Amino acid sequence: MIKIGRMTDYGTQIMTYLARDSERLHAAHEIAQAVGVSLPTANKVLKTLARAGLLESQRGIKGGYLLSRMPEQITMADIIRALEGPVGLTDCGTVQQPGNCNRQPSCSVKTNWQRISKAVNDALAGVTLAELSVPPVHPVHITRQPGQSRVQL
Amino acid sequence: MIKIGRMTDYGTQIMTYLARDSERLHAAHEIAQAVGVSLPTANKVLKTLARAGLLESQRGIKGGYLLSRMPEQITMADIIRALEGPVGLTDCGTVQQPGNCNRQPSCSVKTNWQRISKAVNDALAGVTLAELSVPPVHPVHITRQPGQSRVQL
DNA sequence: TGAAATAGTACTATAATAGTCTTGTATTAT
DNA sequence: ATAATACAAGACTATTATAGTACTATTTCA
Repeated sequence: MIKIGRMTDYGTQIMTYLARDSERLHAAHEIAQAVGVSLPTANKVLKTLARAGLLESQRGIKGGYLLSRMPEQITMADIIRALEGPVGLTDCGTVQQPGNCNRQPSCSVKTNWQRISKAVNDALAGVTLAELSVPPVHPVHITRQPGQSRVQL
Repeated sequence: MIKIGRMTDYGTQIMTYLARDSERLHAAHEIAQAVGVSLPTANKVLKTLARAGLLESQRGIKGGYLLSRMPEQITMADIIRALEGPVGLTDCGTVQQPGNCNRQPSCSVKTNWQRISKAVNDALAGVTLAELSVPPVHPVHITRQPGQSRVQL
């Protein structure tokens, strides 16, 4: 299985929770309880998301966190990149930092991994937080070209 | 970064190497040398690929490995699934085994992860070994909008 | 000024992974 | 037949990455 860290899972749940009430400021302890993780863990994830610019934070006694953008403008690729680093499958071939392969410079596989990483990245960028935050009563349609059953690379 | 194991990287290189000369039988030590990994490691990967049905094996003094299908009929999703298990991003929400979440049964995130995993799976299933095995003499063109230095998310 | 909440960093226990080794089985050449 | 070669399968260990926690500093409001 292609793994993402558990922190990214938490982060997605947190972002989804905040998107459902995106105007108000939410304290960390409230978020932690809602999502079902310990407060220290929630703090860690929230800090990372805020540093990445996905959340705005307000300090002090009435502080808390808030989405920095509208849910329609935040994608799964943003969340994963914030918590996992650049979206890619291998060290060589991330979308944002192509290269750095310790093998022979003309490694034929490198280009391939970059293409594959881009395909995955595009797939993740096609899912917005707004789509995730609607309760899954009637399933959401993933945006895709008509008649395109498989993702074009 | 979304991580795949190093074994999957090796496996992809091995499959690509075999696809370039898909008629002949290739011994493990030959493959190991060509890809640049140790023989024990190559053996491990080859065994796994063979057990998954992606390779045919011939034992004995003139034995070796061979693609079980044509390169056009083997996709990255096959290779990753053989070496990493079912393609998915989290424990809950793999494409082939939806469910098994230890959280509340109506976890709203579960459905979302399943959708995201499917998008990634489709992307990987769209890349065939035949495409990967063409030598990158003239670099493959990565589709990107003009003037878009970074991938739009 | 004190209480409460976020910010940043560092540390440790746990878990997953990689890589190797050992033993066993099949095939072929001599 | 027999020995050499190559694949088969599983176990074991060192390494690495991750998760989770703790501690200190800074900001804000009553």
